[in-house]
Amino acid sequence: MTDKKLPKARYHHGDLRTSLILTASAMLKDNGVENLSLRKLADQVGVSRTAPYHHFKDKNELLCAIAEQGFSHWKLQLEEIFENPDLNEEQKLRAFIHGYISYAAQNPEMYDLMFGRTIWKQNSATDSLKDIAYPTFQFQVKMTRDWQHKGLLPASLDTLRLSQVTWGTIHGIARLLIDGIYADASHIDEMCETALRMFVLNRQEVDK
Amino acid sequence: MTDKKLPKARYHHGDLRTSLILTASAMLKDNGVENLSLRKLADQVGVSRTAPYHHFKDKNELLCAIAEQGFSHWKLQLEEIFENPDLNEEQKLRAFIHGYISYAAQNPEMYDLMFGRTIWKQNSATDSLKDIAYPTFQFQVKMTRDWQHKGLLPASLDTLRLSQVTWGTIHGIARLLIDGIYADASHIDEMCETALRMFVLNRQEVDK
DNA sequence: GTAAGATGTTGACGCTGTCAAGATCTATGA
DNA sequence: TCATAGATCTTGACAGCGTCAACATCTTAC
Repeated sequence: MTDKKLPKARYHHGDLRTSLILTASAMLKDNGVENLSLRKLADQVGVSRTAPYHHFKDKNELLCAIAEQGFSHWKLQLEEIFENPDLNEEQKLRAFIHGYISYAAQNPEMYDLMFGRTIWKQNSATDSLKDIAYPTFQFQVKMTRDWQHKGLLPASLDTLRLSQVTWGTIHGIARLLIDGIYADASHIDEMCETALRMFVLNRQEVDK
Repeated sequence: MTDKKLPKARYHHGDLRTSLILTASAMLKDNGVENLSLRKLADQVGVSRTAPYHHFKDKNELLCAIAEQGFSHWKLQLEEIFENPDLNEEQKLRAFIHGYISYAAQNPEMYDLMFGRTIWKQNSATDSLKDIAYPTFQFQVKMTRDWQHKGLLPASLDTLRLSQVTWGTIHGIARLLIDGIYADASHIDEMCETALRMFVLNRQEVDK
């Protein structure tokens, strides 16, 4: 009598774009980007396989839209640390390192999408994604400068280079973890603390 | 009269396995792992599309075999640095960092295959690959211990954690470069030097 | 109320990895 | 020497993929 699925009652979905992003994010988290296909996604949402093409030019645009969501969430988490009045500068740096790597460890597929080669390698990021990602990258430089001025990081080193190296460090640790090269996540705390020591111990010597 | 291709004269290829690895390595270097298909590879080598399956269980095994080649080459390059009698310890550390990141920058696709999630994430590395990769990983730990004993790296930090962090640092910088997040390779020298400073400056303070 | 545009549908194409079944060559041992 | 087992290579087939073209349906604006 009726259709097999109730939601199919309407010809138009209503808010397909949002549904696609949300469902795709969930599928990404569960099965990884290599198991995320537009056809399975459309099926899961309950539309035909080409319906998504009226909302995203191609698969890449969908992935960029998912990454955008990731950056929004990410940004909130960063700001929470830096606006916490109960933390001194060293505690903030520690919280940042720990928060960064924990986010990656808890959302490995999203982290890979946000900071991995799938999107960035061939310069395939959409303008919309760049608009939110680039400021995030630059925020890292700003933080580094702040910490240099406050004496936590060595002021003698070039800010841009230092921020590339410190970011490289936590990015590299995150990647070793989520790519399965160091599968053991139980060492995260110790690794974060070791990284912090390496960053901060320079201070007195360099700035004396 | 004759076949369109001379090499097709023989039914058996002769050394197909080696040919596949070599040709696949070249295709990988040129077009990246995402454009490397078994069918194009077989076509290039001049065999039918399923011929490779008599030498590799599946595509993953082929990729692992390519990565093995990469590790062999890699290992030679490392040993060259450490057996150079003209370098003192700090120069060796500098040469190691620079050599590591230069290798990645010059062989981005191979580096990604060797140290990326394609192979390692789902634990899909073959035993044969693990046999050559794991010692390479452990070699990094050994070097770190050496440099700690020689006073170049802080002896107060746990060797394993420190080696994870230092490797994470250069791995992270390499990834930022080859994934196109920092596309500008002209800063490699400065970034390496900044990383070195961060590693080494701790020395006097920690070991005094 | 009709026309335009947004949104959804089915059909089709070429690409992919991989399995099954059969063809051909090589090597082993009676 | 010669059959035969095993290694190697072939074509045929299948399901899954991203994407384009053509058509259907609903919504919105004049």
